[in-house]
Amino acid sequence: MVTINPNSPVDEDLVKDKETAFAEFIQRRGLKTTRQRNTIISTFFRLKGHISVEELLVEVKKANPRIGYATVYRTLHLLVESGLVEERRFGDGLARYEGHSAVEHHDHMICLECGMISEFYNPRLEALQEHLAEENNFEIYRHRLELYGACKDKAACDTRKKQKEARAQGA
Amino acid sequence: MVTINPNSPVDEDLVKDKETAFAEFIQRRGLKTTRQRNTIISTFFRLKGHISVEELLVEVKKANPRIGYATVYRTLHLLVESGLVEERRFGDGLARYEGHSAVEHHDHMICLECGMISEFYNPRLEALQEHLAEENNFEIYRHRLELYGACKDKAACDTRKKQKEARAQGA
DNA sequence: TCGGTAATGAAAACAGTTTTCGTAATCCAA
DNA sequence: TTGGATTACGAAAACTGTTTTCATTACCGA
Ligand SMILES: [Mn+2]
Ligand SMILES: [Mn+2]
Ligand SMILES: [Zn+2]
Ligand SMILES: [Zn+2]
Repeated sequence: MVTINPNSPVDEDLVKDKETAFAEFIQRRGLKTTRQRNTIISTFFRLKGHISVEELLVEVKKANPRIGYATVYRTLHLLVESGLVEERRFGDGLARYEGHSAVEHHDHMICLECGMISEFYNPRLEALQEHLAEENNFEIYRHRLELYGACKDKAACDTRKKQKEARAQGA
Repeated sequence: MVTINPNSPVDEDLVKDKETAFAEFIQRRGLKTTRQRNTIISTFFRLKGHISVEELLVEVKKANPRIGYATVYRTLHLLVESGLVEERRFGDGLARYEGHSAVEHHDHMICLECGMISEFYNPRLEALQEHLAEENNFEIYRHRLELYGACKDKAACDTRKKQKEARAQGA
């Protein structure tokens, strides 16, 4: 059970690894290295959590205001194709992206009050899914499990909720 | 484990129950009974599976070609609010709706080859989710679990795939 | 450095859905 | 039963998130 802490320091070594891996992917595909792509991925891998295109663009523009959202979309697609990033959709109508998480494959719990997203992984759950697929003569490629609900710790939840509202106001 | 059979006969009594329940919902909310809404819900509850707005509109127009998609959207929202229908999104970008299913709450297996959607329900899986939420001090309101993959029965899968392509061609 | 290829950014297009707005239908009170 | 406030309808416009287009610029191997 892991909740992302947006205030934890960036692991610079991990960021470098990701940047290198992406550069190799670009090479392998015969694509070109560009200033914009470097800015975008470097920005992306320094962010934590489940980042929307909008959120990423705002940060990217701080480094280079001339970068447009078409390039951000295109670069995110490349990141997904490279396997370094996964796309998520939690039902609010917009795509979110996550790179290095605390755990590799994982599922999500989403608080509908404060927006908190916790990640979890449980081998018994995974095994049970496999078992059910087997029973149904079905082969699983991937799955998504999302638990929607609310934090039981109302105080902490409310604090996060207010922080979020303040941030939305400021934007 | 239940796969919807689109050729099974319509349960007329069940359809009537749903129609009555919707009429009561409309009353309760102080809304008006209309020819269009009646046509739409009666058409919807006679269809099987996970129906897109487009699919429903096509059928509705057979009964009354003057009904537009705005009314179909609006009526589907009412059906969802009434609790008689659930909205699903399986990642192909469009909303699908399901009314009376073989099982009440259930999760889905989706074949990426032929589009087949199987429904399943497993109490151990549900209990395990509850247990994990408990551990994380989280209260679940609802969840979604979708297994994406492929049928192991390649012959049956291929037949469905071809039927689907033929239908798409004809439309 | 040249030249072919790939990438960029602004704007237009797109898909699914929601809203608007003028007209028509519903239904309750009189 | 009808008048009239209220709700619903349908066509079209608007909206949202995303993708594509197209003219221009940047990359990079020869
Ligand atoms: Mn995650
Ligand atoms: Mn279903
Ligand atoms: Zn919360
Ligand atoms: Zn299949």
